[in-house]
Amino acid sequence: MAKRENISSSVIRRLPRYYRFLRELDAMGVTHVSSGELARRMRSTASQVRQDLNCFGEFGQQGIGYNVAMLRDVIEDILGIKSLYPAILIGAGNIGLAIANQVMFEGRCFELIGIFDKDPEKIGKKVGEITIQNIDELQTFCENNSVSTAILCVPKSVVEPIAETLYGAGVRSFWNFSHYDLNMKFDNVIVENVHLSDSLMQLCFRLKKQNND
Amino acid sequence: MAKRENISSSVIRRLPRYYRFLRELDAMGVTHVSSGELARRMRSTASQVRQDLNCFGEFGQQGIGYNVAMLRDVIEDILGIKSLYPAILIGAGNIGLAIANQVMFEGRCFELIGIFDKDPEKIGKKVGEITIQNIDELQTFCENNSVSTAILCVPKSVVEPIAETLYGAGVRSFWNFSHYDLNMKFDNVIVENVHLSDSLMQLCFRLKKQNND
DNA sequence: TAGATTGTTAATCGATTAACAATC
DNA sequence: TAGATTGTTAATCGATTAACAATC
Repeated sequence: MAKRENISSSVIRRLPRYYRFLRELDAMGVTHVSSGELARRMRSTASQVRQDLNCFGEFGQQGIGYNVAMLRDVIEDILGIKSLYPAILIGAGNIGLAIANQVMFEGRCFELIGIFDKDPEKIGKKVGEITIQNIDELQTFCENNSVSTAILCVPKSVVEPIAETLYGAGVRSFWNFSHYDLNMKFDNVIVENVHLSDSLMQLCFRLKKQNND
Repeated sequence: MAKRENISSSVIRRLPRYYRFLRELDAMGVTHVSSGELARRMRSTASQVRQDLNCFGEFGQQGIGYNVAMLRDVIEDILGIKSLYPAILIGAGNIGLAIANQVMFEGRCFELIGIFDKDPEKIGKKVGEITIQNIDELQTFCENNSVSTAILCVPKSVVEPIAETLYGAGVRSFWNFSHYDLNMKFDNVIVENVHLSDSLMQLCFRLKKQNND
């Protein structure tokens, strides 16, 4: 599958968007799409689209374009989103539960197998099929279950000991909604950070900039 | 303040992170920091830190470094995050409420002045100080209140008419959690997209890649 | 003074865009 | 055949890194 050895991170960041557009086109019954049309949706150029896709193989046909369903499947395979890696959620607050529901609803990439919190009010309650467990059970749970990924939805101030427990139990990938820098302390971990407050600040910056112009 | 005319988007993306680290350092009582130390935290280079900061002015002292509190204030000003732009939330689902609480809790950038949903079960309920209103009231509300920013936490399928109402009422900035592409349809809008499912797919991709190596 | 560290210019690197032969 | 569109190489552009005089 992989045509080139090192795929640049900017290409990888664009893959989920290609995938979304191809799903849409497929749902609309469109069978073929040109690099130009994909570029229009990506706010990019036809050149870039062709460069991007060519990282993984030759999927188009001269004069015709790309087969939508086929390209969608190819990108699905590249991303590996048919997998269901076992994941646990740490922190059943607002964001935690929103994420849990979204992940469970998607039915892709990850399967939620546990939720943990330290709040006695929450422990024992159910979220979908899953009962919220005491965070003290985390280590035992990880020892008894194969956990690929931890979703961290707790404040930065309490992440470190939790991350140590998880790392000690062999968890090596994290979807991190806290501001704790996991890469700083742990080796060989895959971390996908989501910093909502950074996003907010950038919107703020652009508002200010516009007002000043 | 602005030393250079065109600040590159990669610099802007890094500003919130500088700000966070400076706040941390300040909280720790650190008075001065070198570009090297900032770079270590940013996973960057001293050179890049100095280039970034020099977009906005000369804030350091040779041989000494940067004054933490001063630089934090400077970046706070650049980002404009002391402002409180009036914002409304559309969609009081899981993510919507999580975001609403986070925004209100931050007390920075935006002040939530309205929440809208179409679910009769939700309408009339309170979130903090704010009563969830019927989405049908959206237009009237916008006409009677100054609304800077709309936070879109509704599914893509229902965004378009809502966005049209908002745009018609003069709303020109959006924090968009849906997959609807606002820039495609509306001119002169500031859109900050948050695509959680894209983030999830990228984590998935990296997991797959690691397993294959 | 010597060591540290800045601001800034120049060099390098990587990503994007343009161009075009190949071919459907 | 003519028009469209690909894959791919070359050219351009922009961002990152290195280097170093200035100076605290």
